Amino acid sequence: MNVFDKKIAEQNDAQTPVAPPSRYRPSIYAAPFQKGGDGAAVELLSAADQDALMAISQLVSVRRNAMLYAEGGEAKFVYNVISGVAKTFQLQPNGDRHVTAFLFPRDLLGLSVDGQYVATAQALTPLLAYQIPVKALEAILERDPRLNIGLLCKLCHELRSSQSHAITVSKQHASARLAGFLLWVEHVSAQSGGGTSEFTLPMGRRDMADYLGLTIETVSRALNALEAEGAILRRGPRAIELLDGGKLREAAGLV
Amino acid sequence: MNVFDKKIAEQNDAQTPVAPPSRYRPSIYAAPFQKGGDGAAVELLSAADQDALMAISQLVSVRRNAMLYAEGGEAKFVYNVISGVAKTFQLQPNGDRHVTAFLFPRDLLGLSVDGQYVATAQALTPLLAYQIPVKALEAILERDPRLNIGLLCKLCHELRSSQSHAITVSKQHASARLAGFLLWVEHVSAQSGGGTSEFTLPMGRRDMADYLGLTIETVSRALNALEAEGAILRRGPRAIELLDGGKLREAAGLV
DNA sequence: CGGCATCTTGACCTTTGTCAAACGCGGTGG
DNA sequence: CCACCGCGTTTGACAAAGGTCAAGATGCCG
Repeated sequence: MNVFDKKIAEQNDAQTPVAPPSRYRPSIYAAPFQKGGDGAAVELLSAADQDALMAISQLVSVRRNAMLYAEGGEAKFVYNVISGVAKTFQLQPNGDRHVTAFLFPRDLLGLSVDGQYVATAQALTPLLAYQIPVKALEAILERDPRLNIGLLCKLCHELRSSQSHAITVSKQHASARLAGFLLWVEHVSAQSGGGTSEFTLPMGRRDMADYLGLTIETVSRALNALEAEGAILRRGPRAIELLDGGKLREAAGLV
Repeated sequence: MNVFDKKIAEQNDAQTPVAPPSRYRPSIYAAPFQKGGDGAAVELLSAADQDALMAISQLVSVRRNAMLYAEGGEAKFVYNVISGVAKTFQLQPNGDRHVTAFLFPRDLLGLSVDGQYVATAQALTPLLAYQIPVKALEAILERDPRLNIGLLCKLCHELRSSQSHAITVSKQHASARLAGFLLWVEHVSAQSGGGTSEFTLPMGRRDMADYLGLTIETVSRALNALEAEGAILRRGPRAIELLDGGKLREAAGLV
């Protein structure tokens, strides 16, 4: 596929409805506020919430590299990822590209300010997601406090991750950032499928670098370092085997 | 005041109820999701919301340097800042201290995971805040969708700031981080009082450094650089005059 | 006025960014 | 089936930014 074809693929048929809405159900995972759990993430949508959301939403299939929405566009939908991985990024005035988040199954994306998306969202793998019209969602929220609280939890969860990401990215050395990142990807990959200690990075070096605030060269060198320490093994550019989780956690500064 | 007395001050009488609850009302500012505004922050609490919150809350006065709550403590309250400035920070396993946020009037703090505070909150100036019992708040949220949506907006707002902070802190140079930070402090200071282009940093170099992911030496040098460019003028360690907002925005990479 | 904490300055060194080139893999076309 | 091509990744040499360590200046508060 040449560059021209690729551009086309990103623009046309970005999202195709999938029938039947079938066995997939909306799902949002996050750690709740309340005491009791062990801080672990749990499903925040009740069966009723899921039904309500399914009633107003459409399950869409998104091709790899296709855009879900663009920064500045009218925010008509929020998305609940069912399978696959997406990224959101922003272009800075100086031309830098910042990857603000990677979205895995049970994540929510599409938050807006003033009716406009604040970032561009693109699928990193073939993606299945519920496309939820904001208007209809607002109508539900107006009269369903429980769903509201679920969303509040999710947002708090995101907020905390975002803050801890800011921390990671601000003070840690390159290999510490990488180590933390790999642990995270391994974790979320594991809970949506994979069972072994080998996992696949759904994104390329560029995206990792733009997410971690590094250059692709530094990402590469940091991977070297982690491999030299025996923490990981590279089976391919995107195939990572986790050899020693302890060493990785240590490298990540989690002691 | 010696170190010992200071410790005492941080632990005893951290918060003293203020009577009468008087003229101050709870207030939360953030940019809403919906189209229509210009993306500017607005008051999210209706008069009814404010009344409901006042009915269950207590206005407390917190001394400079006193703690509002400690990381890991039982999260009984959330706080709505009325006047003054607070910071939240976390201690990392390696001993680093990360300032996760500075809280200004109309901000909310005290979010928890699993019933525990995730950071320590400390007043940087004498502080007035509504202390809202989480239990009672949850009861209100259960039956008040509008207040829920207000909180959702606030959290989204925080989330966006947090992400943009992660961006700032990850790729920008030291003086760009400083410039962005100064613009932000100037902005929030201006909307809660001050009228001129001169403002006071409510925090010391250590906190700025721990927030921006720099060392205090670098903060100092970056301030030098900005002053040399004629963007700011230091009237004292904490007194900054904004001479050229354009230059500052340029230095912040906002072109 | 004195003492102490905070802030600034200076010299040096580590880490990461930059620029450039080589490598490896997958896909295409001969 | 194999050579070639293009892209993403890796590697290397160098420069620049910021961290570190140490000392000196400043300002605040008693």
